[in-house]
Amino acid sequence: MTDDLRVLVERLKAVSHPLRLRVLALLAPGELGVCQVAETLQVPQSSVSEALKELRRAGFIVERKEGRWVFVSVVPQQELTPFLRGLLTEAGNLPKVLEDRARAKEVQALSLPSVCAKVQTVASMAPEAVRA
Amino acid sequence: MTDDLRVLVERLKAVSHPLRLRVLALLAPGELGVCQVAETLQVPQSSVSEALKELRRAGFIVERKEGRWVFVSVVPQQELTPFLRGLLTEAGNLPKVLEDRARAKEVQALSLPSVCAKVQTVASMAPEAVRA
DNA sequence: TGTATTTTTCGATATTTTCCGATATAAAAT
DNA sequence: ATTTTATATCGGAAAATATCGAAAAATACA
Repeated sequence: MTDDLRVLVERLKAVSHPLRLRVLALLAPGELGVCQVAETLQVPQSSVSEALKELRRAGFIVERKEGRWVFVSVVPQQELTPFLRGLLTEAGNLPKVLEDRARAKEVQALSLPSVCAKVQTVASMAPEAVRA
Repeated sequence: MTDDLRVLVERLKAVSHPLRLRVLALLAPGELGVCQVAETLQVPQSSVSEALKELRRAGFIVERKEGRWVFVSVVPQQELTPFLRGLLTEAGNLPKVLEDRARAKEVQALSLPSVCAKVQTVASMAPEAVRA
């Protein structure tokens, strides 16, 4: 019968997490590559990967592969559920999210290969910038 | 700086929980007494009380005292944030939530004192109906 | 093929959360 | 005042989740 409730709870859990919410909100304006996300948020790349896995499981984002890169983005407009639409509206006003988006713009100005290369190493030098 | 993000995450966590989400959705159509909620959902009264505490902390519900009873309800319309509004819309379609609401109607047909008295004892006899 | 590069999965530990009986508090009724 | 009744809080064991380095897997290109 009904574990629709459980499904909804799982989707809520997916965003009840500082990094995952940041990532989701970061993607709302448009797709980004995985390593661009890691560089923008200054978190270990593996953490971004796990966050993306959850967001994908919850049906909030989709991915597109291009060469050796993976680009992720929020699901298309018409697939936004009421709750997700509201959440993105609300998150889009948070100062931290706006900061993140500004930083993403700077990162996007760089060449993708250079950003990805940087991410490999930088993680080990940014030990506490991790938490939200 | 900004831990608006953390605040939003806390609010999401508050509803990322089967019982708390059920309680919130149950209250959407209108206020109920605490023991009516416990009886409707067939969970220990202490669990309902803790669920309500979290929902209050998150700013989703308000309480009203009348005599020895406490009635709880969702915050007024105009205070609904986009995310909460969307969530209630979405939850309001779930079969389990509709079931719960139907059961609440039956419970409301009984006298409040009798329901409250029942709740005191019934909890210990419903060991596994608790989850979701 | 082999090698370099990007992303995902795994493992181990630390932290947080859940759950509910027992008990405390508060407010009415006697 | 004492008792009853409704709700809140506490305790603490069990379960779930977070974290991130290390290793694996996947992909392009030489």
